Amino acid sequence: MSDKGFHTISELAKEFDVTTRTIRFYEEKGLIQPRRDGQKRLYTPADRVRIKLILRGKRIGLTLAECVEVIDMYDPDHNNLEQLHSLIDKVAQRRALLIQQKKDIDDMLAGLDEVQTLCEQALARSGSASRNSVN
Amino acid sequence: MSDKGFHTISELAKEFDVTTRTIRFYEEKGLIQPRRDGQKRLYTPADRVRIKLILRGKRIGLTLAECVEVIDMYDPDHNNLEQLHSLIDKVAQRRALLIQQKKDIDDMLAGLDEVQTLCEQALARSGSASRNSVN
DNA sequence: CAATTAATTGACGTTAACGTAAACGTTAAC
DNA sequence: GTTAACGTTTACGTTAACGTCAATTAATTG
Repeated sequence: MSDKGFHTISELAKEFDVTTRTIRFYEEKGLIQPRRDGQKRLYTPADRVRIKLILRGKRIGLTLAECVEVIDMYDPDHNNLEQLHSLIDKVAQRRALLIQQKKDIDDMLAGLDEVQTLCEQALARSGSASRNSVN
Repeated sequence: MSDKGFHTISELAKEFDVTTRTIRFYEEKGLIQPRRDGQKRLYTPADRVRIKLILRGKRIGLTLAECVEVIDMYDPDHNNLEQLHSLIDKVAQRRALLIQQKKDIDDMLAGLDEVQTLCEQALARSGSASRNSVN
């Protein structure tokens, strides 16, 4: 289908379970810049990876702008010293945010453990109660 | 200030670093139901905890509706069997989501490590380069 | 007691992230 | 050759989560 390792928009939409509109929207916002075959968009593996990174960011609650920030950290367009230092700062900040998020998640997971325990206890009681009522 | 262990809206707003508008908004949406002293809202410690849980949820990208879902798991209003089973299901689903999020975060953290390493290498190079140019 | 200061209600505004619909072009198959 | 299937552009619609502003009331303080 897509000959030289390119992907079509609907392939990617299917793979990542988003609509084509969404992918075009990311392009509108400058998050990806696919090649063109006449009218049609052609997505390189690199484009695919960017979409993957965007969706991963979204899953942990980043805005598209924040996704861009994170993705931009990867590319080697940061030659001068100032940019390097500011990038290091950004990395540190982002790391702190992510660690806070992990803590929040762990807290929630602990909460879920409690809830589950309570549920199971309640079930056990109602189970023995019904067994009793059967006797 | 707040006599019998109640909090005022501005106390909580300050504590959690949100606006009073935000707290009232959560009330509008039914997320909290503070007492009243005439006009004024009075927040119990339980209200405070709910706000805390809401904000924790938001930090990991939950919508307000999802926050409610999670918070509702805590309260013991689920007496009958069907509800218990559906609650257990929900706990399992939520757990899976949270685990996926942790994975996403770990992936991102690994990415940040790479970026940081690259930055530091680039800095080291430019550092020795400038030292050379000084000599 | 007059003047801030804090709180409330109501209404409208705003931004992000898409959804939806219309109207059109392209190509592949029958 | 026309009917699908897929893709494109343009444009308006929508929802969530607040912000902002105006008018009003209540409480406090010099």
